[in-house]
Amino acid sequence: MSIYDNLNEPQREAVFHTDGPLLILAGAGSGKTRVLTHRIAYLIEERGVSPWNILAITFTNKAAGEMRQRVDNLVGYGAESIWVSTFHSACVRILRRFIDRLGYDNRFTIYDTDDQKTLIKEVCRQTDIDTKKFKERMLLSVISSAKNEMILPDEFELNAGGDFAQQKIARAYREYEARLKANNALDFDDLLVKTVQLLDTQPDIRENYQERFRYIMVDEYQDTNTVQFKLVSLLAGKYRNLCVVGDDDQSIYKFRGANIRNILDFEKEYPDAKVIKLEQNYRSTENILNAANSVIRNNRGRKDKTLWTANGTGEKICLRQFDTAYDEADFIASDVSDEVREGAAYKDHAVLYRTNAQSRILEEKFVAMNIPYKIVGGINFYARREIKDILAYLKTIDNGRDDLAVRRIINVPKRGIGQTTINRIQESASQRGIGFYEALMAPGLIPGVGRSASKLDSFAALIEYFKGQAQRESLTDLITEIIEKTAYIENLDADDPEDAQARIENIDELVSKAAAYEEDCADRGETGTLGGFLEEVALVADIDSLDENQDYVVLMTLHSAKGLEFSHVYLAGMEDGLFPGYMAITADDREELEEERRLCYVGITRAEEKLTLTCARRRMVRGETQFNRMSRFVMEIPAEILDTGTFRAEKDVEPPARDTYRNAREAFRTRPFAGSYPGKKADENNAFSALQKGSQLAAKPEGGLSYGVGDRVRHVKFGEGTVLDIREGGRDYEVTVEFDGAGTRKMFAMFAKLAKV
DNA sequence: CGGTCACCAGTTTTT
DNA sequence: CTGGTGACCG
Repeated sequence: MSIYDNLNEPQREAVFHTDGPLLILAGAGSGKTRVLTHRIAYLIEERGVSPWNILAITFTNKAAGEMRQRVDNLVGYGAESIWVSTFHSACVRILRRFIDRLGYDNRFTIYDTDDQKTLIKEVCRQTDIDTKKFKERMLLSVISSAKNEMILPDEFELNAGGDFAQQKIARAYREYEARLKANNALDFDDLLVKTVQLLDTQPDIRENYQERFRYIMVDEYQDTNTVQFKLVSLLAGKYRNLCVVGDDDQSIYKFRGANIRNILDFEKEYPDAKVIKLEQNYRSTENILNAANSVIRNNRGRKDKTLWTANGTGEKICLRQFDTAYDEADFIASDVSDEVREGAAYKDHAVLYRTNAQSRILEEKFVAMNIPYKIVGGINFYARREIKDILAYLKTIDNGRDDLAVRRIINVPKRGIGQTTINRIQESASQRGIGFYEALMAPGLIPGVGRSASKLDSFAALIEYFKGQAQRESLTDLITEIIEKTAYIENLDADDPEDAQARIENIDELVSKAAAYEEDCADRGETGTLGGFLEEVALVADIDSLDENQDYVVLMTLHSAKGLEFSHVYLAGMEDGLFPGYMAITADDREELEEERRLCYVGITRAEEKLTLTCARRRMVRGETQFNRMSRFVMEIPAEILDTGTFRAEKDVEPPARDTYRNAREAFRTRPFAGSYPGKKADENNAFSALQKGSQLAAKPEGGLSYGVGDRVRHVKFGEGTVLDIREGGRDYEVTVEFDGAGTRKMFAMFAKLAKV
């Protein structure tokens, strides 16, 4: 009996097809990681491939760590020399060795989103760009897209032509790049771009890596962008042993430049590619899978595949609507609590939502009910102010050329060095073409700093002292010493005693992370370096901190949930306007809605045994109340696999003014979307106006229905039918309809959207 | 130079 | 409701 025996047929085929391009279309939960790890094992043990020649690329460190773990378990020996890493860390590794060929210092620092923002702000100030007209956010996103498409400033400017706005952006882009280089820094996109440039322009380096990585595997291929595609093509260019795994239905990072064409056109790019579909799902129950399939079916232009499972039918999908997000959170927390009382573990539960902002109310409830939870995402740990401060010290010590870091800490804690002084140093530095820190070392040469000179001297002396210490003591000791010598914690306390406690805890955690890093290095027989630590820290995502061994409920966005699975998943905030988001609904680009739908598909398929969908009728967004109808994605799930429970009767009656408002809004909202369903017929607008007229004539109380018992109605999915019964259930009406083609169904009027014929 | 007050703008999603 | 920014005063 071999380790390959418990793979199914297509899985085995994928494992054994080792040479030449291979595309594995792996539906959700179809065991793709299993295939990848077994494939690696097979390459090493059966095909005699050296582990050294294998590269496996994932998107997150967590995925990389898991894959490495599983490979270790399968392959007895030599697994540690396989490169299993994320795109970004693989690139950093290459760049640390060779980026000097592109005129950078190999000790470059990596800028995170925060740093990018600071930098672009500076650029705007200097190049007289009105940040009212060109938002920093927008500039950065344009620059990022350009980089993702490998468009450098020169080409960008060329493309701009006579367009004034584009020219302005081109100028910002150019200046931004210049500043990065001057600071010896790279942003996230640069890590990819520079690596591609390096491989593109330096034949010997390209050759070197092509020889090394004879077998390449890429996970989550549907989320690769153009640079990543280019990188992979370059690396695989010689041996063409490229195996990509992905699911076009789970492509959810278009906003970040992911190009779904990479996976859809793989066969065009590699005409000799073998294509294998993995369609058996091992994760979810039949009901969950059916829900997922019937949602994703509404998308066009996807690779045809149908997931099936040998698992049982399972429970129905639970659907609950609440008055407010508060009630929704209350329900979820109590439900988790109930299940845990019945023997489930907290960690079997995950709550997924569209936007990070939704986590707050949930968190409050979880705290109130004493349920252990972990929120993934939101503000990255390393983006917190106190952490960034300490890191800025470390960066300054490590690479004096990172102006941003120096400026961040020059007056933190307060040293009486103000904005004017900082500006004067900057000016003088720019004029002389030297770095900020370099200029600051000799304050005497800077005109106008006079009184501050001594303060600058002592700051420089402090940094220089730390630089010396960095050579002598361990990383953890260095950090501790920085905190002590700068009296950082004392100042924190003085500034705002409110948050001080939490911030101190964060700093403690940073120290333990540094200790863990050093220990890690020691295990591998290396000495942890300051640079190495900074690098690791720059490339972690919040999701990486998720720990399966801890018993807590996980709260996160749908995006973060990709690749994970839980026995019970709650999808919160299933409301039109929230999910799918307002932007996607109003956009005239069909693609945007389809991306949201894929996101929904990802969410549903995270569930193994039970799926609960919740939504609220009204919700506070930015201080004002929004009234949302149930998400259109919920409507796409067949009614017979939904358990809608009994909607609770109203405890508190809403003021009538609100109701009127809601009705008006809903009427308004219905109209633009009425025509957006596939298979719309020409006379549907007439049916719609009949509904409008009907509701006026019928003039029923409580928002009224436009049809009564015995009327003929039309349903978007089930077609025409006759109303058999209408019963009042809570706030909504339960309507029984005998459909001509789809049998008799009970449904809630509110989301059945029946129109009188 | 630094602190305080008032106003304004903003929200997907993240390596 | 937040966080960030800008103006004014001590």
